[in-house]
Amino acid sequence: MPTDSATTRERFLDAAIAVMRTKGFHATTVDDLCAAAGLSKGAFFHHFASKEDLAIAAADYWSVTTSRLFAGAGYHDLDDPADRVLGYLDLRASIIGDAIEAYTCLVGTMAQETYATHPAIRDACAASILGHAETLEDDIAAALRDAEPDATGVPARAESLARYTQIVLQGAFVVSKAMNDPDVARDSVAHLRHYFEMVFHRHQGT
Amino acid sequence: MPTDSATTRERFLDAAIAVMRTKGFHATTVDDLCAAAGLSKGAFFHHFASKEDLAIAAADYWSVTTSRLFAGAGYHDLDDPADRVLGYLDLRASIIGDAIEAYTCLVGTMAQETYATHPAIRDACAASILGHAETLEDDIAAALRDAEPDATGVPARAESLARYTQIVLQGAFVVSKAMNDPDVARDSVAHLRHYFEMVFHRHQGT
DNA sequence: GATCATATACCGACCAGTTGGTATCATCGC
DNA sequence: GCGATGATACCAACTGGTCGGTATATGATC
Repeated sequence: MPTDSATTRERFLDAAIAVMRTKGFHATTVDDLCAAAGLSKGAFFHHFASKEDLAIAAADYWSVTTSRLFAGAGYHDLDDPADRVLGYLDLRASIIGDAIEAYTCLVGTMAQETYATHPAIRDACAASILGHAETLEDDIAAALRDAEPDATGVPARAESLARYTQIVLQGAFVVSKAMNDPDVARDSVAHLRHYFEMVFHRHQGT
Repeated sequence: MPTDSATTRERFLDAAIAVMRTKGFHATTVDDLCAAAGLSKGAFFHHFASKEDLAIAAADYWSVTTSRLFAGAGYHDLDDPADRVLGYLDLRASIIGDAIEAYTCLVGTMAQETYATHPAIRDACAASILGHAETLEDDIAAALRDAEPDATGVPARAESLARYTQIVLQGAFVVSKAMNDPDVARDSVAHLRHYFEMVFHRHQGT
């Protein structure tokens, strides 16, 4: 959300999120970004050493803006850690609207197309995804301990489950882009929620 | 796997799978494909009207080669449909080796970067993914009926679960590319297998 | 007036696609 | 059988436009 008070640098970063989230890194030109930001190429290269440099900055900026969104969400106030995890998933599902470019993930898109050609971008994307996954780990671990008081290896499983949430979301984005259909993404979050319910012993079977 | 008996067209398609699977559609140049195929640009444009046309053909070719791989797999011979579904997942897990570009998915990669810019490629990718998902539906539906003889809406759930398998795999590819680590992909298939075990009532809880 | 921020004009490299041509091979009249 | 004909397969060189990045000019701020 660009605002009038945004710095020039932020205007470029907002533009990068808007355009690259839709078209990807390679299909987005620097001129595209300048047009979206309403600024010139000179300004662009004044603030960023290269297009790759911008992509790395955009991945970091993405982490900042998304973590602000989730940090302020209401599910953190719930008492039961399992409810907090399920609340996170419900929020993720509710974010999925009709416009694909409004709910998909910048860094997942960029990681996929740059992993072999631009390792520095890939690393920034990985840091963003893993950083977000980490914010779920404590609640997942606590919920696992509640469900299975004498379970072993809870921290490792919490980490694995936290990453799995991100994997399902990333996959949902890929397939809903391919099918041009948000329903398949919502559906996959429902499956993931069902999985967590069972892992947390909220359900038996069905 | 290019062979000496491959046609020129197939040599380009094999090259596309090898190069585009790694670098993606936009970062792959026609010259890259010609070099990989050991053929000239004239030959390329003799067989394909455009780079986009090649990508569509490559998506179809991908469907053909992968369906051959899975159609010949041993799990189809198992008696229990749930075992066949789990056998499919075990095969998927076993395919995941150390070389990322050897187990990730061409059409998932291409769908993500072309969905907004090249709808025709996106559609070919969607058809490939959905076609593969469909091959799982009958076994999933049969396993659901075995697990819950009076369940309703089994065909819809089977379709949804079949798509979910592909979503998890696509997400696993994205995140394992970002982290440059195949383990996270194997781990996610294990979660998916666990989910199916529970849905099929093979496990209760843990 | 010096520094920082932004704009405009420009450059060299690259890239999708074209062109004009050659090699190969099947078909067919003789 | 055999050369002429035409179609297909392929190649090397080229083109027109695009893109990342640079050079330089202009305005703002202190």
